[in-house]
Amino acid sequence: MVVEDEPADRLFHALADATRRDILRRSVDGELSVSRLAELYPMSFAAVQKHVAVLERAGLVSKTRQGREQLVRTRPDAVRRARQALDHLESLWHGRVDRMADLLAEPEGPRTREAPERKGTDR
Amino acid sequence: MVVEDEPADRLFHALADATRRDILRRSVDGELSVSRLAELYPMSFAAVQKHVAVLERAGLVSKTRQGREQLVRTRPDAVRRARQALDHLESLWHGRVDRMADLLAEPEGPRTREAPERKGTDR
DNA sequence: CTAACATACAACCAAATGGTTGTAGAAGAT
DNA sequence: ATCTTCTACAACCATTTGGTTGTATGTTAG
Repeated sequence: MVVEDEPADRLFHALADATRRDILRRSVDGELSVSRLAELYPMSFAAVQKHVAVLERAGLVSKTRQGREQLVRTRPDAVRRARQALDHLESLWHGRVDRMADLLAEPEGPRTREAPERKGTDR
Repeated sequence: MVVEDEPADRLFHALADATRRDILRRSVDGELSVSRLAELYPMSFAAVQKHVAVLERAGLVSKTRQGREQLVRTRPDAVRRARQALDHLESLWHGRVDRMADLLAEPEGPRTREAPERKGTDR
């Protein structure tokens, strides 16, 4: 990947795994520790730990120490952020997006070198 | 990954790349061919072709032949599907989800072996 | 103190990803 | 017919990902 540190990349990547989405759902109440979560899936503790780490780097969950356990809690705002990225995409059809707001919304577009030498028949 | 053929996996994975999200935005009107898109990014035609293929397998775009060109068009419904997956997640905080509707919404949860021998001190 | 539990993290591995180049086939333009 | 354009796809390569095991460290229970 060219850029890949973009927050949106991490966000959607974190969501692109069934186990991680399941962790998100189960951690809404913030009651479960990493070990408790790990008991729920057919993989090692370390694997689940990594999944939680991916979710954490994406800002989708936070961990809080509670004694020797680390409680995982899904962060509502992050999910909302992801949804808004999609909202923005969807809004393009409804045509209500002026180009200015569009550019401000997500300053992405990896080095979009704005259509160089179009020497050809131009359409 | 344990399962990975799940549509949601492909959906979010397809969205987890800045180039692909940009393609989605630019293809809302379905005017651009793969070659025209390829001119916009600092990578080979084949690379862009692969990105479009990923988007297509995720159901996010469709291609229609127009002469020798293949026009790419973003599919509104797919984006809406992704958004709804997030909506569902978000709704968990608002507490308005009974467990039944929850299970119907996404029959995922990869082999969730429902908390096996909890022999320990049980909290 | 010692034992058991929860976490953190390194090292390793197979498979997937994102990129490349090269070859080949279809469709238009000349 | 020939040339050019657009697309499709295979082969290859470096890096990342998702999993493993092993080791170390901190925290609670006896």
